[in-house]
Parts: sequence; structure tokens; C-alpha cells
Amino acid sequence: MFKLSKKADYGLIAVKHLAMHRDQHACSATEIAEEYGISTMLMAKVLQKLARQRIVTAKHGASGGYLLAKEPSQITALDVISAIDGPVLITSCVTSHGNCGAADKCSVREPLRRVNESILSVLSTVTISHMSEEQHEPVLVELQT
Amino acid sequence: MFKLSKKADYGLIAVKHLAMHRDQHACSATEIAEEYGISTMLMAKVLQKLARQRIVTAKHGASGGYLLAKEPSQITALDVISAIDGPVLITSCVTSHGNCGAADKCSVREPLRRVNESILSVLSTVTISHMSEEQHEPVLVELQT
DNA sequence: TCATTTGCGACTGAATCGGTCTGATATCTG
DNA sequence: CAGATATCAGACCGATTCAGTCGCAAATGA
Repeated sequence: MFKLSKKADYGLIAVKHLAMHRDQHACSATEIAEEYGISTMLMAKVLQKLARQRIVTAKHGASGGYLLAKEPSQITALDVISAIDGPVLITSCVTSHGNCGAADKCSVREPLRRVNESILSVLSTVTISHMSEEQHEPVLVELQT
Repeated sequence: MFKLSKKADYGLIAVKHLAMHRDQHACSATEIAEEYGISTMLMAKVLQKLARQRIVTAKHGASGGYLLAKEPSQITALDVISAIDGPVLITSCVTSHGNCGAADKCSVREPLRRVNESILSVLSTVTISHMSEEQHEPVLVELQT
């Protein structure tokens, strides 16, 4: 298929939540999870991955929690998704460490690579602040056909 | 993740192959599968799905096979992918028949719906003839942030 | 010191996916 | 007509992936 994992979904929810409650207290995983009716353990796991990629910063201890590490306008959807699910590659063959066996025969690799680029471009154009605003100005993304 | 299924991959390969061998004989599933080193059974299954969606037309019987049902410029990557894997929905909640339980709470639904639109737009801009051409003129896709 | 909270890895059950097999039907060829 | 060649449809299986859980360690505030 062609779907976001639930974890990536939860990651976006969490980051947007943090963006909305910025400059207030740090939000714990439990707090965010309960707000949206998501399993606490799972939300914790998601936030840990975001912290490891320096998208959010963690504060240990009582009354600790998470805070955004950057401005909402500096965090893209691609940042969040790839922090949780790894690099976004629409084809299985164009991995970093090796190709599929029929690489030389495969006639769709190059076109798909360009489609992949375009999707990355879409995902990195949408920032968390975009996702929080109400008005939606159209942006043009260049697509190499 | 965010990946094309192998079947969709094979579908694109097959359709592109048919586009290149158009106006010649009909290509059988076996012929295409062997050309690219793919299992015959699997390629047959993929072509059946493409035939059911009227992207290719099947010719039964000896020296039969498949032919493109439309011009290569009229077949988009989205057509092929959704014929094989079903509708392209990046979020699991925005299905046609029902929402996730936390739909009212979920704050990322609407932004993700717009991202989904943009991806559909990218995929439906790329046609099979685009994927066969050598030169690649950039096209601008509108992205509703 | 103690409660709270993150960090990390191991684990499990379920769902999806890649791929195969079987049998039926349609059609061309000799 | 007989047989070879193809598509068509659905059941089936094993492997991988994914969602979600658990336990324990480490950090930190009260």
C-alpha cells in the first residue's frame, strides 16, 4: 500500500500538540496519550524516537515531559515521519545498501525515483505550523516528470 | 511505512512494457515475467487486476496476451497503483466507510487529507508516456498547505 | 528518599504481503 | 474436433511487518 504507519500518525499528533502547548509546561507522554485516546506505552515509544532525532527534547523526572526542540515552522512532516519510520522510499529496490536483483532490467526505477523526489518535496514543504494554521495558501511544488 | 507494494511495482513495469511493445503482438504474462525475472504466477495475477480495471485488455487463447486499453499518455501512475493496491490513502482513518474512533479529537486529519490530495495529484500527473520519455520537463503541482 | 518520567530492548499476537497452486474457461491452430 | 495455450478466480501458506505490551534501568524534581 501507500500508507502512513499509525506510529507516524501519532508522532504528528504529538508534535502538533506540543506546538500548541508551547511556552507552557512540558507535556508528558501520558498526558498526550490520554488527550487523544491513544495507548500510553505506544505514545511514549513514539516520543522517544522523536527525541532521539532531536525533534523534541525530553525532560526527565517528576513533572517532566517533552518540549519542541525547534520552532514549529522549522519542523516538517517529513522530519517527523522519517524520524519514526525511517527514510521515505516508495520503492523497495532503491535502498541505501543494495538494489533488487533485476536492477539493470528494471525500467521503472528512474521514473519512480523522480516521483519519490516529488513526494519528499511535498512532505518537506508542509511544516507543523502549516498544520496548525487555519488559512491555507497554495504552494507550488516542482515535479520532474 | 510509505512504500509501493511489489505488486504495484510489477504493475508499472508491465504497463510500461506493453507501452513499448504496442502495435505489435499481445504480450503474455509469461513473456513479460521472464523478461524481467519475475515469477510468472505473480505477474499473471497483477495483469488480471489491471485487466479488471480496464487498464489493459486481455486476449484469451493461444498466442493471446495483454494489450494496453488506452493511450500511454492517458494512463497515470495513480491508475496503475490504485488498480492493484486499492485507493491511495496515506492515513488509515480517512477510509470511505468509517473513521477512527478519535476522529473528533484528531487534530491532524484535515492537514493530512490535504497532503494526501497533493500526493494523488503528483501520482496522477505522471503518465506512462512520461515514464517512457527521455526528456523530463518540470511540471508544477499545486500544494494546499 | 521516593514518586515520577524518560530510555531502551525484548516480546507477542495480529494483520498484511509476497508468492504458489488448483481448477475452470476461452480461444487459436492443426 | 482435439489439444495446446492463455487468461480468470479464489483458496492457500509462510514470512515479514506492525501495533501494542512489558520490564527494568536511569534521571530528576519534590
